[in-house]
Amino acid sequence: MAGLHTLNETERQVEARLGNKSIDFAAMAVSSNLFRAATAVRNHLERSVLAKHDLSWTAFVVLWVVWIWEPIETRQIADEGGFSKATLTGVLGTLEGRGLLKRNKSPEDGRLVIVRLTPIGRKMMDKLFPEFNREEKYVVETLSAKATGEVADHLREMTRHLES
Amino acid sequence: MAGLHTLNETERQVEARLGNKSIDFAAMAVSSNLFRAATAVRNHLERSVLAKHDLSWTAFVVLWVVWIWEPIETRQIADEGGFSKATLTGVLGTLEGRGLLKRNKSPEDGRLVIVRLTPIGRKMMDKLFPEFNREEKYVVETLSAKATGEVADHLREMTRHLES
DNA sequence: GGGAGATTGTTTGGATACGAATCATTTTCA
DNA sequence: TGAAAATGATTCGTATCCAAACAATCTCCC
Repeated sequence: MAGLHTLNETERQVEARLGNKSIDFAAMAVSSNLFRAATAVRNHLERSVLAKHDLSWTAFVVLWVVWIWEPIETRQIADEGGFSKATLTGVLGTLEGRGLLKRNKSPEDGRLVIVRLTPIGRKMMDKLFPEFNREEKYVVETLSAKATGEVADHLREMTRHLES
Repeated sequence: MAGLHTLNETERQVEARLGNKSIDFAAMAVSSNLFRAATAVRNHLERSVLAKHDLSWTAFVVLWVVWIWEPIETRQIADEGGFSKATLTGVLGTLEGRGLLKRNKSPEDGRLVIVRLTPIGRKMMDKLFPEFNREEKYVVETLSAKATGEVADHLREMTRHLES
């Protein structure tokens, strides 16, 4: 990489451009590092774990959410995973085609679709998730336990703030 | 949203699925919140600031990097911004077509392309970045100053760890 | 010198995600 | 009861992004 300047270097450059018109550098640092970190983590997990199971990031998130909360309505999956319903429809089609999960109409409300894993899907997640978690652990291994907890809390708080 | 369960709820469900085979819940919490937060922040900034200037997220990042570090080689832009060379070529074409920046071959090395903002592009960023920063500030407004700094540091450390 | 290998930017082809419009179902309320 | 509003999933068109192949240029070692 090498592309990561420290906050101070970048800050000095921005000041040179703007003459320091009351810029919030701490806020700037969060957003500019957030996206870099997210794609770095995603790429790492895709390459180290997901690729060999032929799963995209979104496909994995869908499986994970269903695995944890099944039976679950599709709108809840989109909500929990943070992507659009349109995206979800496509991914659910793929995963259902591979026999990993199954859609059923809700008996109470014909508009709703209920999703469950198949036994094959469940077996896959039982094996896949521990592998995935091993790499999640690697991702944060250079952070202290305290820092790890704080990061998770603060990120959740930011999401809550923006989406409420 | 409503889709954000607390760590404890999710943790309980995962234990129910796996019988707690030494899962690192703290690491899990980081990665599952990281991507949610990143897309939430990106969506917020796109809608509140970038949309009215007809800029995609990536287009803005490119402009921002060039604005700060110009003159800059394209490989450095991709590196700094965290996206592929292929993506960059397309975005540079669009932005050059809009007259916001300019590409020139390097006199020393004919393979390299040097990028600079045009006066129009520079004027745009002088106006755009303070607007953008105002919303970055909004994004972290529910975090303490200490927390904001820590989040930025930890995220940068994670990226460094994964990309080095 | 000269050619093999490395490096850089671009092109190509394909995958993925989203917003808007559409279709089906349920709920509301006059 | 029944027409209109509301809700949920899907379809369709479009934008974005990437990996791999490619062309141009440079490096370096014989």
